Parts: sequence; C-alpha cells; structure tokens
Amino acid sequence: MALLCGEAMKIAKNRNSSALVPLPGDFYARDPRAVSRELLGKVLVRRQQRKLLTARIVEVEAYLGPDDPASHSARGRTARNFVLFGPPGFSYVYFIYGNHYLFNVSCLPDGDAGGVLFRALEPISGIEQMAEARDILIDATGELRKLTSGPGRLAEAFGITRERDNEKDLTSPRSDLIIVDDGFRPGRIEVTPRIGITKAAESPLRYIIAGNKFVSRG
DNA sequence: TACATGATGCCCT
DNA sequence: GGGCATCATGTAG
Repeated sequence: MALLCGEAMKIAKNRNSSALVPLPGDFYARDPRAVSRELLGKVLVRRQQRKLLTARIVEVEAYLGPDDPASHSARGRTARNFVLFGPPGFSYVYFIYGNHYLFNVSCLPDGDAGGVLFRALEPISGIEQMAEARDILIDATGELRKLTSGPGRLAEAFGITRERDNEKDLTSPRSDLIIVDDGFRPGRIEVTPRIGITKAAESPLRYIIAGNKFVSRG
C-alpha cells in the first residue's frame, strides 16, 4: 500500500512532465501478441477535470484480426469495428450484454486489423473517483479488486464509453486517455486461453502478470 | 424489420 | 456454480 501511494505521488508530481509522455504509435504498430506482452506493467492514465486516474495494466488479451475467429474484425470491417482497421494506438470501445463497455487498443499498421483488450488494472491514483464511478464504497479493508478487476469494471471505473472514447488517439499528448511507461517492469508473465469466448477458445492469447492479485481470475 | 447473440458482472444458492 | 438483466450490432429474411 505504501508502495502504491509512492507510485501515485511520483506520477501526480510529474504531471505535465516527461512521466506523462504517451507510448508512441510505433509501440502499437506490431502484432497484438507483442503489444499485449509489453503493455503489462504500463500505466493507463485518464485526465478528468483536475483529477488524474491512473492504474497499472496487469491483464490483457490479444485479438489477431481476420485469421482469429474470436476477433471482432474476423468477418471484415463494419460500422462498429472500423477502428481496428485504422491506425495503431486508437481506442476501440464497444457495448456488450446490454450493460458493459469493453476497452481495446488498435494494433498493427494502418489497414491491418488487430487489437488488445484490457481485462484488469491495479489502481494507483484517483481511487475515490473510481469507486464513485463504480458506485461502490471502499471501506478500511479496501476491496480494491472490485474497482478494476474485469474488462467491464475497469471501463466503468475510468468512465470509458463508446460515445466518449471510441476512436480516441491514445498516443496524443493532448488526449485525456493515454498509456505511459513509468519504468515499472513486471516479473513473470503468464499466458493462458482467453476468457468468455466460444470461437478459438483454446488459443493462449491472454497475458497476465503472474501472481498479481488484481488479475480477474486464475 | 425481426431476431439471435455476446471479449460481463452481480446476486442468489 | 448457475441464472439472468439488457441492448447494440450483425445477419438473415
């Protein structure tokens, strides 16, 4: 906990300085599997009024595009999934199950479809705002997992919706939603099958920081 | 225009 | 561990 507060302080202090430089487009212009692996340990940052919401990425899934039956882009470009076919580093947000927004980032060069789904984060700063957005109370024992452990949960905690955030450039310094490298490096990374899909359900394309308690399951 | 379904989470048992 | 809310989207008719 002390470590988390220290990290939050470091990031908050360095706002408007080099600590908040977003990862560049080149980072995302690669195979979603490589992007997935390297996104682990990076920090998702939302600028919200005067507040800074930050959380470490601990679980993601790769969706490979036309050759991946589970990918939204498997059957071609539509009004919903067009962002996946566009330039890398843009947010693809969609609504599912009548309740939840799921947050992805586009990968591969412009014209090639592919993406990474964000499945779980470890909150660093702006925890009160996240709890408010999730409409839950954080007591003294602090069940922080409920904030951002799960793709629908993390989107709600960060106020991510399709209307507000779809097709947003995550690589622009002017964006209110970016991903930064704060120097943290994960220990062991585990790769498992993806969660909640029926097609290509066995492919090992889910990447997690081994042992991290904010991972959504497993 | 109708209809089946889904990259989920929550509540109940 | 299972049932279910709830609706945008894609596809079929």
